[in-house]
Amino acid sequence: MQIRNGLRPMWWHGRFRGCGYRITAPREAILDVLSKSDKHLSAEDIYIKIHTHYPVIGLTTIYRTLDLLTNIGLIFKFDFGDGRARYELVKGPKGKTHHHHLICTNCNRIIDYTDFIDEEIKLLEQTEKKLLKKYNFKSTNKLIQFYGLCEKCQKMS
Amino acid sequence: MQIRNGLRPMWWHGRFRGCGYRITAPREAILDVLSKSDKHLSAEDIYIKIHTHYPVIGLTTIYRTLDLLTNIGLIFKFDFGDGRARYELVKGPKGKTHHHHLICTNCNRIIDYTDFIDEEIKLLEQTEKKLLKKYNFKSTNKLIQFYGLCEKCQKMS
DNA sequence: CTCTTACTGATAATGATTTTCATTCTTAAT
DNA sequence: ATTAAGAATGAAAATCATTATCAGTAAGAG
Repeated sequence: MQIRNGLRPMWWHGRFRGCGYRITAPREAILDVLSKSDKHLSAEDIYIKIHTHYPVIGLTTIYRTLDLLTNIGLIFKFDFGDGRARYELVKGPKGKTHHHHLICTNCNRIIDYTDFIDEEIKLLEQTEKKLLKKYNFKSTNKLIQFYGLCEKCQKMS
Repeated sequence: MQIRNGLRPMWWHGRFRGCGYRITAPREAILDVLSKSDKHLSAEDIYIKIHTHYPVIGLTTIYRTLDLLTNIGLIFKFDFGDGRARYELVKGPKGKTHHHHLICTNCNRIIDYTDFIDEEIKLLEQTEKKLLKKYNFKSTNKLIQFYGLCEKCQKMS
């Protein structure tokens, strides 16, 4: 696997340079994995995926990079209650953005859903404005999650 | 401090017995702290509060009990991103229930808000129904959080 | 091409949460 | 009230995700 590819600047390169961050092989690899994989990857998930082709990379770097990407706002960090953080690209170049999560509290399965989301977003944006007015809280990001039992786990109990 | 008070059955005793759980001094103490304190207590917070009057209790028991209470549905478990779980009574006997959280990603301050919440709840309940239909996902609990910068931290940056 | 210093990886450290296990206590049955 | 069964407890050890350290490496400005 060819990790670096200086000839093909990626969509996020500009963003990186703008912040004074360097573009490195590990960072490319991590963003590559995130953009190709489905989602909800933990640090270790990413480590394993990369390690196969690129054994040099250390877990430390994964964590550092994920932290960096979260701060820049390129990825979201989620907690689904299984004791490890999970990460997800905010969006591809033009990609679809918002989805919310259904979390099965029994088997820990995560279901993404984007249905019915438009009204939700509309409402949330209204709320955001009101929050800014009342609390002077400048929201940059919002989270909605439903906890409960997925189909399988309902049958079992 | 008198921990046990067999003469005064608490509102949750029935719930406990119904599930086959025993009513013990540590459990009373923990629920007492949770119901009296403001909110967002971590396991250690609770440990310290109780330990003053009741030095026998161990952190292990706190964790075990919080886990139990979460499973029963008496308390909520939150992750605000500071590396420790925080807990909060779902409601007092008649207490007000729902509020959502504003989380400052800089100083980690948590602001509760209950304003504008009625419309949100209405919408969420609609969504819940739809989720049940489409995914057969039986939601028992929902979470809304806004991440961003609080007043103070906006000024500093 | 060179120099500055941001980035990296190995290792050790941290710190919240869990597990283990022998002992204690609650409670249903007597 | 007494007792027996096993649920609950606490101390200590174990886990395990994440973070800090530090010396070596490499990105990229000039």
